[in-house]
Amino acid sequence: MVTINDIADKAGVSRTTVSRVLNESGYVSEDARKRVLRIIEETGYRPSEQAKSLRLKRTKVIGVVLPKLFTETSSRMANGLDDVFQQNGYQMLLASSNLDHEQERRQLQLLESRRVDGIILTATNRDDELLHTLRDIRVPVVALGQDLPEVSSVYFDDYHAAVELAEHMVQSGRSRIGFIGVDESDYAVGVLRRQGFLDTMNKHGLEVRPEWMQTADFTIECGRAAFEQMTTSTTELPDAVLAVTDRLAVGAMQAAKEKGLQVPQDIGFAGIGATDMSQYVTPALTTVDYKYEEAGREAAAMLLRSLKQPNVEKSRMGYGLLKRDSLSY
Amino acid sequence: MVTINDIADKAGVSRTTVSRVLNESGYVSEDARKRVLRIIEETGYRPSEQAKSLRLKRTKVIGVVLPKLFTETSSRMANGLDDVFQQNGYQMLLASSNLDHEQERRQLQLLESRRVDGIILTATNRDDELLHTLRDIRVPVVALGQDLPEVSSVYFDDYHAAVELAEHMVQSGRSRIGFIGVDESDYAVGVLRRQGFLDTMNKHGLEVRPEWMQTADFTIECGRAAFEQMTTSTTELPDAVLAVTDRLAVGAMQAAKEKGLQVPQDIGFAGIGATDMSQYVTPALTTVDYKYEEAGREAAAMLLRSLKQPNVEKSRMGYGLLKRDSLSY
DNA sequence: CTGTTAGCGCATTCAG
DNA sequence: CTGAATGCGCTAACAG
Repeated sequence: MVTINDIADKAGVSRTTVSRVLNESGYVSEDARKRVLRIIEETGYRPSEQAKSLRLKRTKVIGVVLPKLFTETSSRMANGLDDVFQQNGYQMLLASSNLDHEQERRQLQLLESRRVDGIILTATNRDDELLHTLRDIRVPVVALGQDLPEVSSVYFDDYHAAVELAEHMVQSGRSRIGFIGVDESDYAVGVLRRQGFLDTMNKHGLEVRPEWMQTADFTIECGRAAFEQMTTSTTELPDAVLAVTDRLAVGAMQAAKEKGLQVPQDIGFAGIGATDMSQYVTPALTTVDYKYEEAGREAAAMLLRSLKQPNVEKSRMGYGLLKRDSLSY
Repeated sequence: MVTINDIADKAGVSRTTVSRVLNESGYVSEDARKRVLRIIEETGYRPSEQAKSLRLKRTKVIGVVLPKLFTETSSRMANGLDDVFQQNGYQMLLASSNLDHEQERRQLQLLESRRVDGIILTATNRDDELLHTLRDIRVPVVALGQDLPEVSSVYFDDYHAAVELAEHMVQSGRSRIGFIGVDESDYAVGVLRRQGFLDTMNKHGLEVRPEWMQTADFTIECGRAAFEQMTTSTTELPDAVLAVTDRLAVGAMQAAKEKGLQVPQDIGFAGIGATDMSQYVTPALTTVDYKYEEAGREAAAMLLRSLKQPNVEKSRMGYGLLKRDSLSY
C-alpha cells in the first residue's frame, strides 16, 4: 500500500508538503502542488484514514447497535440515521446484539475500543448492567427507541400510542378486546404498550379475560400462534385484537381468516408500526405510524450535537393513528 | 483516554509487558500479570483497535456497499453477511450509494482509505467505470447480487428464474402476459429477468404487446402505476402479469383489485423475491424464493477465503418457485 | 514557501 | 522473564 512517504519521495518534497496539498492547509508553491498531485494520481494513493484518526483522535465513524440486525423497524431507523450521518461525513459501523444482553454490552465495549466518535444504541432492555456499561463508556451515546435514564434518548410515545389505539377500538364499538404483547424485558414494547392497553380497558370498565392476554415473539408466526391460544381455550371469542406490532397483528388476522372468521365483521385487528405490509394485507390493517426514519434522523442529529457539546437531551417522537379497514364495519 | 503507557506506568512495568498480557504472548511472571490485570480493571482501559490496526495492517472491518441502505432485500443479505462476519470477529462498515453510480465509486474509495480488510459490493450496475474502480482498489471485493466480470461474485440465476416463472404462468393457462420490469442499468433485474420472460414467450409463440411491457422503479406505487399504464391504452387486458419484484407485483395486483378485477380468475400475478409480504397479501403471491440470507452468508465466506488466498470465485445461488393463489384457478 | 522533529497507541524485534 | 528501541502513516508545531 503506497504511503505519504512514497509520494513525498517521488515528488521530491517532504511529507509535510504532501500533507499540505492533501488538506489544503498552509502554503504550497503551485509547482510543488502540481508535482504532488500528479504522483498521487499516478500511484492511486489513498491517505489512510486510520493513521489520520490515530493522530487526530477522531474517526468519523459512528457505532450503531441493533438488536436484530435488520428488521423492517431497524432498517427504517437506520435509513434515517444514514441520511444525516452521510451528510456530515460520518460512516456507520454495525454491531448487532442478537437480543442477547450480554453481547449487547460486549458490542458497546468493542465499539469503544474502535474509538468510534459516538454510538447509537437501539436497545431493547434497560437493565442496570446495561446502564452501568453505558456509564463506563467514554463515548457519547444516544438511545433510540427507548428512554434510558441519564442517557440522551429519542423514543416513541408507546404508552399513549397504545392508549389511543385501544380507545379507537372501543369507540368503534369493540368491547371484548384481546391483546398480543411481547416479553416485559423490552420496556417500550413489552411494558408500556401493554400498560396503555390495560389502562384504557380499565377506564371503560371492560373485562379483559386472562386467555385474551397473550405474549409472543416478534414474528408473524407467533402472532398466528397467539391467536390460536386465545381462541381455543374459550368459547367466547374476542371481537377485536390489539397486537403490539403489525407483524403480530398480520399473523393473528391470518389465523382468524383461516378459521373462517370475517374481518372486520366478526373480529377486528390493529397493530403498531405502520409497516409496508400493513397497507397491503386484506383488509388493510389499522395501525399506528411511528415515523421511524424521522426518529433516526433526530437521533443522528442529537448525537452530532453532543459531539460538539456534551449534554443529555430527550426527544419524544409523535405518531399518527391510521384507521383502516381491519377495524371498521 | 487511558493508553497502554498509563497502564505500564501504574503497574510499574514496561508497555511491552502490558502488551504481552493483553495478547497472551511470551512469558510474563504471574506477579506482573496480576498487577497489570488489576490496573486494567481499575482504569477500564480498552486497547485501541485503531492503533493496533495501524501496526498490524488489518482492521477486522469489512466494508459493505448497499444501493439503497435498507430495503427488505438488502436487509436480508446483510443479515446473512453479519452471521458469518460476526462469527469470525469482523464488523461491518456501511456505505450506501443511493443508486448513484458516481457515489458508488466514491464509497468504494472511501472504504479503501479506511483500510477495510475486504468489501462486499451490492452493486446494481456493471459500468466500465465501476469495473475500472474495482480494479484500482487494492482490497478484496466480492460482488453480491450481480455477476461482475473478473470479480468474485455471488449472484442469482435471474435469467432462469424468470424463464421458470414465465413457463409456469404459461402452463397455468395464461397466454396474454404482461411484464413490469425495471431500468436496464440494473443488469440482473433489468436485463436478465426481462430476457428470460421474452425468450419464454417467444418459445411458445405468444404475442407480447408493446403496451404490456412496462418499466418502473422499485416501489409498490410504481407497480400500481405500471398496471394502470398497461390497461388504459388497450381494450384487451392481459390475463396475467409478471413483475420483476414482489413489490411491483403487489402494487399491480392492488390496482387490479381496485379496478374490480378478480384475481386470479380474471388476471393472475407473479413476482420475484419471496418477500415477507408476498405471503400475506390476498391472494397470496406466486413468486420466486431467492434465499437472500444464504447468499449473504456465501458471499461473506467467499470474502473471508479470499482474504487468506487471493482468488476469483463465482457462485450462482439456487432458487425455488413458490406457487401460490395469485395464479392458480 | 518548505523541511525537521515529534508523537498519536500499539506490537515486535533484539538484547539482556 | 523483561525492557529499550523501532516504526506503522499521518498531522502539527516550530524553525528556517
